[in-house]
Amino acid sequence: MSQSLDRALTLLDALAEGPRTLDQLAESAGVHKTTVLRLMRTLESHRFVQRDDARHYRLGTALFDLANRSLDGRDVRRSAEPALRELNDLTGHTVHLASYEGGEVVYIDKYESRHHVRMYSRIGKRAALHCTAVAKVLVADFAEPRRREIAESIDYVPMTANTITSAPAYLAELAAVAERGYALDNSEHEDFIHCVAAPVRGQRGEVLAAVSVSVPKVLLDYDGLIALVPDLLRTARKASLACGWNPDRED
Amino acid sequence: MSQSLDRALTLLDALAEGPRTLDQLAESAGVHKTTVLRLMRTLESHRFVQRDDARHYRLGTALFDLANRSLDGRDVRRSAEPALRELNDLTGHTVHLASYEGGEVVYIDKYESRHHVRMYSRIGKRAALHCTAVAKVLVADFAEPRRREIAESIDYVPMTANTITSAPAYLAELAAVAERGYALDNSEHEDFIHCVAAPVRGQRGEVLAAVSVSVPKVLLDYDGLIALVPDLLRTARKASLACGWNPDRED
DNA sequence: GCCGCTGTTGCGTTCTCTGCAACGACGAGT
DNA sequence: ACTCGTCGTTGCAGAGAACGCAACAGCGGC
Repeated sequence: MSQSLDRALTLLDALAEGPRTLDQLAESAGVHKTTVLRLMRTLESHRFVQRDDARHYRLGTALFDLANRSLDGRDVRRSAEPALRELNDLTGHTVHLASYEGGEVVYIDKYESRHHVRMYSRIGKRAALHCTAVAKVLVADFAEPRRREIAESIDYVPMTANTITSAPAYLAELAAVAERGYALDNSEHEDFIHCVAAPVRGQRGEVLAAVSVSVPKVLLDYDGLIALVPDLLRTARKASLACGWNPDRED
Repeated sequence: MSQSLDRALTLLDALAEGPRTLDQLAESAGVHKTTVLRLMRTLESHRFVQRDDARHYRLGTALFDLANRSLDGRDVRRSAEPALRELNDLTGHTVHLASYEGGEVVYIDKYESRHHVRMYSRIGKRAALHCTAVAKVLVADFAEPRRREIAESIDYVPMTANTITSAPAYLAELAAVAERGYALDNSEHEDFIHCVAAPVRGQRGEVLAAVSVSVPKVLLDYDGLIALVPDLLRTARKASLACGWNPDRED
């Protein structure tokens, strides 16, 4: 709809890969470098980009500022923090907090593993809907029609031998997750990693986010992973309480 | 330079405050709501904003994605992580990592305090040049002419009774910081908080970033703060080594 | 010192973007 | 139940902004 803005945003995306020169940017966007120069100037004036040296542009500090100011506004993140940190301290493994926003599942917080073997992820990254434990937890909270709608919109890209690859199988899995109160990712996303996730609930019992623990298989086998479930559920419960959840209220 | 882009960025800034409607945005930017609508559509297509409900827009997930992808690319942050985490575990206080970028000092990482009394800050926030320990460390690394240039450009807003309020005093402080190898913020920014900071150096001995420990005065008095310095310096040294610093090389 | 590369500027044209006004959807109030 | 008001949305036409071109400048390398 807005050409210049559209181009500018595309350029930002290109810059996320690393510092770029005017010409590189111009080529990747398919526009004249003069155009890029002017867009960059505007972006620079808002601190969305900054110049590394005379020729290289990189993403600027306004982005961090905006992103974190917005994250800061999310009550779940702040409220859940102590519980998640505790789980991270206790297990030493990577702990994630993810939420469902606008059709996608996004990691909104992360506590790094203390081990040397770690999974790669980062805040802001999108999680695949069909092969991550957090996504299963979040989607499982929806009512049947919505679940079906989502299940049918997924592109079931197989990531490992265990990846769920069909809508019926996914719906069955969601039902199981809703039933037992936590979700597993049994190396469905990456061969070397498996996860467990549980819901964090708010005042009205609705699912606000999902907590997960991700562990490399070399550190903990499947039984070991399952053994983490009680701690995970305790954490999720604690986080839910911090978010105003009332355990007595049954709905 | 680019009107539409400029407006769009201004709107993003307004959205950082919280979800807004079209009309609110239109008014705050002083443009017609039609214009806002079109910009929002473009921003939405790039996932820079998303619709909360029918009428409210909020910042979208692309921002977190970009911001963190970019942060991820910063070697200092990744390399310094284990050392900072250790310091955080050891002391239990808030640990910050900040760097100087494009004329300003920005927090690029943060490890939360374990105590209930905490300072408010966040990744992406800009630190005042004249009254924070991290800024002093970073600016103290520059050569004399640049220091002076910066010192004279600062607006010395007094934050507390201890805030440095003149360029000569600031320059003297920088000299002291460079001399002793760490910087103090003796409640110069906020009455209830004091900090110590030290430089993290890279291969050529240049200062890449500053580590700081921030402590509420109710938890630790001035002498207690000073007692943290050896741990801080040890951490900074460890982080520097991880960044390729060579202690034998003297320059 | 010359050549090539890259960022920068002035300018004229074109097409994008803007604001207006009218429409439609939704809720509140009577 | 009806109307009014509010807010998002669309079509349109004029205006001005953004675009690309071509020429210039600054820098480093062969």
